[in-house]
Amino acid sequence: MKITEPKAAKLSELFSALSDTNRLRIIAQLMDGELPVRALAKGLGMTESAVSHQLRGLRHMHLVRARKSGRQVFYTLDDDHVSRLFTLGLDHVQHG
Amino acid sequence: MKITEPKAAKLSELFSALSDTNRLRIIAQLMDGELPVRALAKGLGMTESAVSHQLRGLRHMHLVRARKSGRQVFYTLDDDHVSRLFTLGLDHVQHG
DNA sequence: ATAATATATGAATAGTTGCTCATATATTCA
DNA sequence: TGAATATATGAGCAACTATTCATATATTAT
Repeated sequence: MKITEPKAAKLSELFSALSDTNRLRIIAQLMDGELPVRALAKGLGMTESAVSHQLRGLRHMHLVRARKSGRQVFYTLDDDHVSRLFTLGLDHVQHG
Repeated sequence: MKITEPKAAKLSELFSALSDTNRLRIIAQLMDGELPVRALAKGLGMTESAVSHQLRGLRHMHLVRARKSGRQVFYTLDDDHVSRLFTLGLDHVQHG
């Protein structure tokens, strides 16, 4: 298969976004529905700052989407590609 | 969704393996069939050493498989999860 | 046996990443 | 308005990554 340089670059950015334990745990939490930063941070034992930094990257890669409500920002998975990639990856590591 | 720490760790290793442009280009090449290190290196404009280093990581994550024949080592994709992850990822970055 | 070829590996280094800490912005409440 | 709450962001630093270069191992050819 042939892949152009810019596509390979985009693709590597996507997988990079999924290449960190904490980001994956954020995504796992969001699979059950939207959550604000604070709840994510609490659920993961991370600081809100660290979570916010990570969400920025995930947002930038269109893996999560933000919805502001009052002073909270609720995050959800952006589209179903995300959970499909997640579960397909999980398949691989489980029946490895 | 709940994910255990060790599973998140394994999953992040998998996606890390896919998070580099050159590794993705190696995988793309191998989608058409097996190739020895030298051919991969030539096709990608990388040194054989760099390719060999990368293949080591891909092998370790069970993304590629090696078959030795004479003094060459032919590499193939290990299983179909690999190309499925690759194409699912491409879907995401294309209709982004 | 010696040379040539194909691949692998270790050390060193330059570049990248993810965290913390301090601070900024935005919204609600008193 | 001023204090409190929720999130975002920039700088700085420690840890990790991918390459290069030198060298090692393995196989084939002369």
